[in-house]
Amino acid sequence: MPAAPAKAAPRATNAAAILDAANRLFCKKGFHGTSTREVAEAAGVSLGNIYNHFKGKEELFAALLERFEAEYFAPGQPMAQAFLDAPFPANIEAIGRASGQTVNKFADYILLIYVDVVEFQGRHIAKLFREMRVRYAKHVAKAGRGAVAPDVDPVAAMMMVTLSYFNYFTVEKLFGVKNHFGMGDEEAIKAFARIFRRGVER
Amino acid sequence: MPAAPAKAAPRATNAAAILDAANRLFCKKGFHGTSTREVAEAAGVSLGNIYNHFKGKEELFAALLERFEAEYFAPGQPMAQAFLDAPFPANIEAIGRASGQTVNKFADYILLIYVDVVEFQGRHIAKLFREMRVRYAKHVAKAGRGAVAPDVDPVAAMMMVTLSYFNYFTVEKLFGVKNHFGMGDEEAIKAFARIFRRGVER
DNA sequence: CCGGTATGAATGAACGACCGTTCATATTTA
DNA sequence: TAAATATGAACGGTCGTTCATTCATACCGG
Repeated sequence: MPAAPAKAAPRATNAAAILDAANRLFCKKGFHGTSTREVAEAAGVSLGNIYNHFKGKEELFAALLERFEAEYFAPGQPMAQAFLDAPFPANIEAIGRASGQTVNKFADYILLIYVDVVEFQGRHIAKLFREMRVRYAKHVAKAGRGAVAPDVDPVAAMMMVTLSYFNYFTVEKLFGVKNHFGMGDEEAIKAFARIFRRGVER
Repeated sequence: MPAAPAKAAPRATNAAAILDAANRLFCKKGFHGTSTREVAEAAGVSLGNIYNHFKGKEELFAALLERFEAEYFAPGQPMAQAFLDAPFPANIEAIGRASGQTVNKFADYILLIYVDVVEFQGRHIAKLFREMRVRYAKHVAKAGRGAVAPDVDPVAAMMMVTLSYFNYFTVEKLFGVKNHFGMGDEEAIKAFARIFRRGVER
């Protein structure tokens, strides 16, 4: 019989159930705050069976991050759509709305990135941030340069806009603070866009 | 004889030494990743003595956050200085530089806030974020309204600017990613300021 | 000044529970 | 039947917390 692809994404349903359970628990209580027994029980699986699918607890965590990373950078995600929606800066509001959708959809991923920063000193995710500018530069190259002022770096500007929206929604969603800017989400998207387009100065 | 401070850092009391050790360890390995025995040893104190000063491990964590919060909001901190430096938006660069200083000075505090979000679901720090806008509104009221465009909310704008700088330096310092915008810190401060003042549009 | 003592800081052994991982074994699958 | 998958008891540690005990100091009436 064909040997199972060892490194590939889990195909056995129990392996996926273990990943899902680890996902929920690591997000709720962190890595060291979650025991393998809890993961097994939440997955409806015996304790020892975890070790048939994953080498150990930390490898389970790493596999979880990899699964999210693959999904995050898969084509068709809202951020990629927004970057191509129109050349920056015409797509600022689209970036804002896509950021909101993305933070909601990938709330667990973002939380796990924080888990990595806190409990593993960012060991698993530092590369992601180091390569951020290159990724944004590719998006800018693809969508073309829009009506950006000549003394503004369009890549840095697009990163700045995106990260601002991202961090706004992260506080709203992950820190559980509603309307921390004193306004609703759509209102905040427009307020940010107004400032990013024409600045705050009179 | 009373415990002589054999370590280099002068300590007022053993309670402070326990707090300092907990600070270092919680930041490095998270709350559940740190044991009370490690804290005791790092503090140069017996295990049981921790419980003479703190009710338990979580209360130790909470006390740590409270100590930082008191220091963070004490008068004379760089952020408060920058807010009064000149009416917004004339002080944008000052806010940027103060943010850099603050993230460096309070790196541990910010990390502990992430620890709280990850391991306690933000239980200890959510209030801080809920009250953010009120604090910024007070700063704006105190420094007066500068040359802000009439359709821009100066409080939201100042929050936006400050959080952008804060998050920039957080990635640089806490995530350990150097120059993730592809430029140095002072350059980034100026690039942000350029955009916040007059926008990205041509 | 005295001896007595109340008080809190300090200690580390001990406790029961839980930790991640392994393993002998059983069951399912192809 | 061979391999993959599943089980849960068992192992050696470590966990947070408690506790009996010691020690240093402050306060007392005399």
